[in-house]
Amino acid sequence: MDKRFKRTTVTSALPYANGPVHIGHLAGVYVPADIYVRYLRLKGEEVLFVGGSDEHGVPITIRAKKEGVTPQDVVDRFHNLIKDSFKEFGISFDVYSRTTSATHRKVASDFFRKLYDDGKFIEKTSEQYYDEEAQQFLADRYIVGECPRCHAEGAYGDQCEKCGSTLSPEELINPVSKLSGAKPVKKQTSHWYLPLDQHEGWLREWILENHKEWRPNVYGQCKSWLDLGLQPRAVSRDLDWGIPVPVEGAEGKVLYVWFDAPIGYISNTKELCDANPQYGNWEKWWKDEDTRLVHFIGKDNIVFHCIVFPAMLKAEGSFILPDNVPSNEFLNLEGDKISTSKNWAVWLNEYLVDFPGKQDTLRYVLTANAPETKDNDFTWKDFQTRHNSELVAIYGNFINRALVLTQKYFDGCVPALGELSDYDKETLKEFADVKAKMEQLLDGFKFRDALKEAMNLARIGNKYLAETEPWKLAKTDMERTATILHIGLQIAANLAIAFEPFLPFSSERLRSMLAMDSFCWSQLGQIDLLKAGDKLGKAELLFEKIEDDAIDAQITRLANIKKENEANNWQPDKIKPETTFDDFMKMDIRVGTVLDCQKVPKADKLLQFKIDDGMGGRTIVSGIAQSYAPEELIGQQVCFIANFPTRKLKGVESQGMILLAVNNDGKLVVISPSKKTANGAEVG
RNA sequence: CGCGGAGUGGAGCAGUUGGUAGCUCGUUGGGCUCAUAACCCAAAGGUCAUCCGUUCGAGUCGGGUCUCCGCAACCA
Repeated sequence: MDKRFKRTTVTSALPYANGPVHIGHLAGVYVPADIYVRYLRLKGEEVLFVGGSDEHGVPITIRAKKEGVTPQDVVDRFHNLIKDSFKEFGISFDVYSRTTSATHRKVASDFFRKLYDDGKFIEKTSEQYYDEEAQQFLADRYIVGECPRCHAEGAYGDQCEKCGSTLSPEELINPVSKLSGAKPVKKQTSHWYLPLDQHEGWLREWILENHKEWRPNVYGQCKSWLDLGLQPRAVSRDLDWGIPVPVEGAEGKVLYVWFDAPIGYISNTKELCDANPQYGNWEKWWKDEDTRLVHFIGKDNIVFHCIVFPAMLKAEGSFILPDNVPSNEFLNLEGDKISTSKNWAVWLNEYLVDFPGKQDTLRYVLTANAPETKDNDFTWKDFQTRHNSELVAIYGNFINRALVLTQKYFDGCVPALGELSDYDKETLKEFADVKAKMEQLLDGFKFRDALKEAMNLARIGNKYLAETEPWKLAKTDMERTATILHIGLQIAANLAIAFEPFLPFSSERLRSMLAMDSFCWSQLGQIDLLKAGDKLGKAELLFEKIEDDAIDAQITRLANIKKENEANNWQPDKIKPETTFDDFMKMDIRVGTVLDCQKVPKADKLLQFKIDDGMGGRTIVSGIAQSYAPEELIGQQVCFIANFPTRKLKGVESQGMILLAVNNDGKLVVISPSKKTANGAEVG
């Protein structure tokens, strides 16, 4: 793909306006996208950076209902919070709008209508579960019931978490709506589908043949999907929150959120261009073959942006397709997966309060440890170390040394460059190479390595000062000292350019300290950025150390969240429908003692028990291996249902079911009699 | 055996087309003292998860096994 493009349209995944954004979002999408965009701008290229909030979909309506407010209230709140966070972190969007805007409503609606008129959809009627009380159709995830396989309660419409089997809502025994608790009824509904299967041919060629340069994780996931065969995908839903399907007789139906959201990139571009003529006609950013389209996303979005959205664009007919979709893997936090619902995250809005003015530090750490090829871990200890021993000790310290020395010996003015020694020339050559290296890395979306190169420039500077020792020469040879500090300051000026895409705030401060009036990428590697005799600006520390107590506070905070969550987030399940004493009496529950217990081979959750039931013993298999070690239970008494039909689990005959409580941390707890009871005693 | 990604010195990560295993932090020793106890130099530390295979040669290619993560399922 050596095609020369005239301009670049960069999009970053639309955050879902159902909560604030956290470091995972920043590391995965927004920081890399921003680095790329700033780099292109610094090179003087024509680039547009599009972002916005994704504000439709079922989860937002659920949240609104729970809080007793309207969906619009929810998205207004989070849209503004998210937008502010991005602004504070210097994510330099040209436009950050939202999918509830009037422009988007029209663009998405027109887009749908065009595909509809051109016959690009198929219409299908199917029966789906409907909650009459909540008056809406239910997504698979919002239907719970008894698992037809393991008969555990609380299985979801798509999967049973107890036995792990994949289900469809129709299979559930006694399905219940999670929204209202009502029994859902089947109701006919018709929807439009995008027949992805019909797009498979060109998608295969386009991705598998023409885009082998995509990151392995992206390419691999696409290949896997294509090899499995694509299925038609519904583009509409029965819901009252979203963009109405612009077709006669489609009342009560809206565009499915995945269809509506990516069009947001386009509508936000249009909104910007219509209001600001200097950006030109919006269509040039989306329909001109000379425009390069790049989507920054997280790995969960690969399929949408590589397969589904391109299929939509192709079906519409007049749009360009993405040239690359750099996707990052996930960032973990202190060893655990970041989770919005578990509050296991570092929220950007909270970080800004706890570490004011340290946006660049987070940008730095998230880039230096970006999950570019695999999931990586964010720890506060690492955050502190990177800040203190890299930003402060290498970069900040070098700047400080150069400025302090200049202040001391030359009264804060750039000294004149004299004759160059061989060592000077060697150093200059070394840092002149940095530009080409960084360009190659940035063009290839290798931001972590590019950042390392920038930092290397500061190392070169420190080494140069250590080797030339201007503080010694100042006693004997002022002319030589002048040359050395001149070079040192030029390196500092270069750092301001090299770091600008990564650390825009510190770069700006550095430029002001050096009194640089202009800067651009092409100057990188040159030594005429500062003129001899120019007066430098006021010197101050570029970064200040982060002390242990600030870090300890964060670690303590997370530890507390972990504890509180387990208790707070948990609620007892709803009471099941009424039953009778007679039904209960049909159960024969007995006490027994565990004689032996071992893991069932090739099963994650199963333990095999040998129970003394006072009647010659029996074998019971129970799915509690994730809560108990086998030896833990030997000798203990348990209660079990004794009159279930036997059942083979992983090839082992199980003669009953051990009674367990499900604790609020998800762990299972065996029910035992409170004092020693005869084996075989009846429970009732 | 649903699909994808990953397992590399104490920690966190790189390793493009197969050719003596790198980076940052940490550790140890030395140097310097302009600098935010910062900087510079040097050293120690790895059977590249494991087994088998292809090859003159494998972290890199192929296959088996084990482990972790993600997707499938509203989360970057």
